[in-house]
Amino acid sequence: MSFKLSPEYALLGILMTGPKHGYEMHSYFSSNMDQFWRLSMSQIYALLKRMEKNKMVVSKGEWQNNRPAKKIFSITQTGKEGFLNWIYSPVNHVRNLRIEFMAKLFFIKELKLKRATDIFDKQIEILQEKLHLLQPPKEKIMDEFQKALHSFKIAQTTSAIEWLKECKTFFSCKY
Amino acid sequence: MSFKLSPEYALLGILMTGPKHGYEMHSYFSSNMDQFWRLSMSQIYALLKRMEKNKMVVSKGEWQNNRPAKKIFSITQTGKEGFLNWIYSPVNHVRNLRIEFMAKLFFIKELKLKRATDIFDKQIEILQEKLHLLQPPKEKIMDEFQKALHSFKIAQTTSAIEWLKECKTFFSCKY
DNA sequence: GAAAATTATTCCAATTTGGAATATTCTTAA
DNA sequence: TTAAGAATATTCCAAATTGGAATAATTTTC
Repeated sequence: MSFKLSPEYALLGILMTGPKHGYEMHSYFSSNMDQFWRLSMSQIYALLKRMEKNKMVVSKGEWQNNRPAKKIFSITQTGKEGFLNWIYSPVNHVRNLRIEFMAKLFFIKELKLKRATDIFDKQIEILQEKLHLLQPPKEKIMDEFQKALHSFKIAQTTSAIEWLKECKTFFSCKY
Repeated sequence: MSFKLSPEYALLGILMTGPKHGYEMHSYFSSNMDQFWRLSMSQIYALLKRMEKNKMVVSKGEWQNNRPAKKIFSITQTGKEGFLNWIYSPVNHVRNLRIEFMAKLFFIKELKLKRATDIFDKQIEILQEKLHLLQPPKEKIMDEFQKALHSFKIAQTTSAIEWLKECKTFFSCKY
């Protein structure tokens, strides 16, 4: 399945709010994003490990009385750039819109990002292109299965575009 | 992520059309379902191996001149029952509708299954329940992020229900 | 006071993923 | 006609993902 999500950017988004240890990031994630994105504790640690290897984050151990030691992660400049690139790039698959675009909306709000309308406009644009490519059915003979598939793609894309336009109105008042 | 797909049922569906070897199943899958569901060759073989262990399929080696030997898989009675149970059960997550329901539609057509309206009705029913649970916003204070999330869920669910109703009309003429 | 939850990270094993490898034959393009 | 690329079929391979459990101590709940 080539529709892979990019959870590392969600974690980078969390670290944009300040350094945190893995457990804390899991709590933050669960509290704020669990409705549409699930990440287990071990996933988060596995991701952080890989991200540190890729120089997106750095970590520093911190001793703690009466509690296990913490490993505090901070975002690097590379990580910041990667995150900003991600958030200002459109989501390519409607299937992932629910998860990735919702995460982006969350960080727009949380980080009080400027240029939020850019994010909406680009996303609307790419979806309208997709819709355009879908529209001309070429009048070719389609069985009921092909009709259903075609119809589904159009319906979901149209619905997503309308939703984006709606959201843009109430996000634009603020960002 | 708890929205796991069930590719083994798609493979069972293919074997409902008759015994096939893995490579042939991959071709069949690619030709017919690649637009919405991707399975690699190694995934197919890994799945078949597990399915054989679970008694959903059996295999028989077949020697071949001038070509690598084949391993022909056939569906068992257990496999048939599992497949029929799957196809007549609703998809629980809107996110997976695109993939799993489309696969079901494909097999309805390919296997000329009866009672197709049951499949549609049950799917519409469960989505309308979800919609109902979403609808009362309790008038509680929502920030723009919660508004967006709520609005998205409603939009995509509504769109899916409408699409299902539309599909039902042209599938019902035949099955 | 006892049991359960919390704090934090690592360990663990099974599954999934995305190819490559294998060896031969067939097909295509120059 | 020849060389390169594709096809045939299955298994191998290593990294990534997944869904917990383990660890040991403290704090919270009943």
